[in-house]
Amino acid sequence: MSKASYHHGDLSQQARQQALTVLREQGDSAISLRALARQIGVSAPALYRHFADRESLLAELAIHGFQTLRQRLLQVTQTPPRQALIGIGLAYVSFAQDDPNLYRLMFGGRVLPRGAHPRLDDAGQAAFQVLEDTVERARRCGYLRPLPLSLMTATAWSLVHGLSQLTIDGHLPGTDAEPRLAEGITSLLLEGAISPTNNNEDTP
Amino acid sequence: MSKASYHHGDLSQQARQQALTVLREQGDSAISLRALARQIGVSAPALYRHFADRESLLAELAIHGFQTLRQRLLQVTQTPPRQALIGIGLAYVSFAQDDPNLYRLMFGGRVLPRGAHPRLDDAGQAAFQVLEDTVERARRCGYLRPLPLSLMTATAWSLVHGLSQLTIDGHLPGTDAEPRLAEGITSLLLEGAISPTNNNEDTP
DNA sequence: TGTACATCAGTGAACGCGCGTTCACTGATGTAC
DNA sequence: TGTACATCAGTGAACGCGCGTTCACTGATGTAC
Repeated sequence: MSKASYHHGDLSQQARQQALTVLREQGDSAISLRALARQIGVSAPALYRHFADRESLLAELAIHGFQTLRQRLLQVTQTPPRQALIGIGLAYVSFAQDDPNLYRLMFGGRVLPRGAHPRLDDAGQAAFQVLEDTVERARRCGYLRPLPLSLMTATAWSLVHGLSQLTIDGHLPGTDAEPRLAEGITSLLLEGAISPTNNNEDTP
Repeated sequence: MSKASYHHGDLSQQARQQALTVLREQGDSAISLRALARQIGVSAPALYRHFADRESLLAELAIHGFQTLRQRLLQVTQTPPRQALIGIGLAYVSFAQDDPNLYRLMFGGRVLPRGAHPRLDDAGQAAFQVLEDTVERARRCGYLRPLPLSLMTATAWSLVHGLSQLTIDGHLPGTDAEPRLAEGITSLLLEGAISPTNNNEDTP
């Protein structure tokens, strides 16, 4: 607690915080334990008291990201089916847009491969579960067509994940430039793309 | 041409090839000019005759990737609207699954930021254009609902891109495990997720 | 309450590594006359 | 056809850098009696 104490007292938490700041500003590849220690004012080996290695620290950031995402999704799903489905889509995309580098770390694939960090896998699963629960609820009450749950969930997730990635990478306009895009896309999925006058078979 | 010549004669091409191999096997972060030169049997500075810097080489790989993707998309779009739309989705996803690390490089965002390599931006745009043209054709002939073209294209792209990313990162089963997932998802978008008996308003 | 001791959380120095890039250079190739 | 010369495409050495991680250590803290 005392400022100049030999024991830092809060190093673990402060390292996480500093890493998150660097992540946000410069991306995960800019996170180095040596630089982190320097910025905090501590020797580099000190960090190894708290993190097994660099990747474990990254994993913790990602875990925290999934927990935050889960909370934000939960907040918008206590509404009727259509609102819940659109709301969860919007919340998901805005999470990604608010914190693009964190989102990339969470879903980057290369940096934190599946299976290497069980707690990370669990956290991702828990966030995904909110989406699945919401879809299932809408389907049970007859709002959605009676298709396999896994198919509907995979579709919804693909859509919001794709939109998130494309907007944060600048391939599609973000919410600043096109505030209604995310909602339009979600609605389109719900209502279908095919013209109602022509929804049976191909013209050969 | 002679094998032991001082001038290599084909260094540029061989470097690209070797870089692509490393990319496929280990991802873009494993590509280093020094290692590449070593593997080819040439001094590292020699590569600077052919590439301005490391990032330019990566950009060339990504450009080639977009050109290949474009060709593959073009091959499946000369069919009736519904087949073309589903076909382009499947082709897109299978491209990503065939070459995940190349796909990640193309859409990674961090490594090759938009705007830094005009030829790369053009190549990406050209691939995207195939998708847009296909959607527009389907819409013009009345197969799709009369919604804004940009909305429909963004939706289609988000869906296939999201599915690609999620499968290559192991969050959703790939085509091996679930061969019909991509097709099911694409169909779902076309036909809509809402139950036809309940497609008007929310139950409050 | 005091003290011996175990444990915890730091330190500085070092290992070993590989990288991107620049420099001055040299051998090979192509071209003009 | 021969030759002088410009240009091209390589070379080896070096610069400067930062990284992850381990080691033997020391100062601070907590605990049992």
